[in-house]
Amino acid sequence: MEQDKLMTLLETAEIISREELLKKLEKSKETGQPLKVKLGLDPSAPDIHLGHTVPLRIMRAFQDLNHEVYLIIGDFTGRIGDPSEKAETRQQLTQEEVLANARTYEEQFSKILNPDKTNLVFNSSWFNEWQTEDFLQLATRYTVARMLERDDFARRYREGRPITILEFFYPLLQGYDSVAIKADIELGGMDQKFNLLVGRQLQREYGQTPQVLIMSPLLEGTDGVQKMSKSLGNYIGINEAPGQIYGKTMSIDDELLVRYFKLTTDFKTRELEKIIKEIEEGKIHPMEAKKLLARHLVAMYHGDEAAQAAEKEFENVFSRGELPSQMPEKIVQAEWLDESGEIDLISLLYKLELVESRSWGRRMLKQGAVYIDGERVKDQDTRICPKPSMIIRVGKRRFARLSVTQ
RNA sequence: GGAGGGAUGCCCGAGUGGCCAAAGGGAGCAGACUGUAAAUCUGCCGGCGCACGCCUACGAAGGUUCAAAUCCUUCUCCCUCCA
Repeated sequence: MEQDKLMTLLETAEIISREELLKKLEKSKETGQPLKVKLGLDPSAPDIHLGHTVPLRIMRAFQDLNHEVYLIIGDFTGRIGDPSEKAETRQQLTQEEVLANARTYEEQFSKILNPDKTNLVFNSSWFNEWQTEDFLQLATRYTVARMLERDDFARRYREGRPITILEFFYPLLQGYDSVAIKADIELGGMDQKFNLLVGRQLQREYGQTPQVLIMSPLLEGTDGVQKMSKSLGNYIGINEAPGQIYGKTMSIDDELLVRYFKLTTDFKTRELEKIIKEIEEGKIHPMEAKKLLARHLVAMYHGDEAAQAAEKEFENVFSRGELPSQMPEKIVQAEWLDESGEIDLISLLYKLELVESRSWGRRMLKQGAVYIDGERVKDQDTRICPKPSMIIRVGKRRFARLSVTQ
């Protein structure tokens, strides 16, 4: 049963190699020895989003099959920074920050993994013990030529962009993590392929049986093009408010629907196939399918009730154009007003932080995005007399209910 | 050590004296439409008591010029080739 679920999850993944995986699973069943499954985490970005959940859910499946699961916080490697075109030096996190981030991780992954059966490990716990010679030793295990096989390095080398030698250490250290815990399986995104392969190679060097790699596809973010990532701002975080998760999900491209269903949801295999078929054959309205997806996702991370509520709210606000049931209360300071108790609308929008600058406010006004108590206001010179409970709306998503101080 | 190339707005990327707040694309935002915060179309997209005005902005600091992202000097960082 659980094995089936795992297999379903693995359908979209690239595995190196399937045969080895089956062999390991079989052997584990025979000997009763659980497999060690590793997933590396970046200590600087502790917000888990739907993209992260893809490998995490595979991990959960392994957990349910009673294998041993290791989350490795790369606090030591984090000091180097994963090679990227940005080549920005990553700022070093303090011990406290690392711990705080780890705690956040723990809290978040508990929504997916079984926390009692999850080993959370810091890779500084071994690397901090290392002497200089140990690092040099490690460096003898890999060649520059092989390093340059990495797409990113190869491209940068070809294009004449900088690659520091330090960057070569990143895959080495991350790979060594697998040696340190004697991983049987390592999970990761497709973009981690090179690093994971280094792990395999290093294990061989250190006389271990190389780990099996399970690389999950990268989930496109809400922009539908680039992979979901926090820095691109196209992510749906599992810790976000239900309304946010619901709304952001509704904003993904219809094209992405099937992919999201496959990669992020917990529908049973048969159910999932049915939904996908209906979408592909046009039997279910894309909007309805997306609502189902949105509801399901909210329910996964916030429970059914929140999902119902989020859907209702969404329908009210966006389908029917009604006001949200809850609006942030914004306080109008008495000193903003002139003798007759008025203020020009642009200043008010700015002071209430409904717009980021006065120019922005002017633009919104010009574009007809501003409503006061449901009345569209377009005149830039409008002065208003703020009254308690007055409702100001900017665009589709920004609302404020006013209150006035003395 | 020598020779050459480069640094542009949130990102990518054009621009080599005025027409440049800076092409184009992406992202973002708004409006219309709708089936949704989808798609599509249109518009906006540095700031400012802002309709033609001013300020800030093209790695940094100076300079030439009526006028500089564009020319000169110095500096910082990056890259390539040779050694």
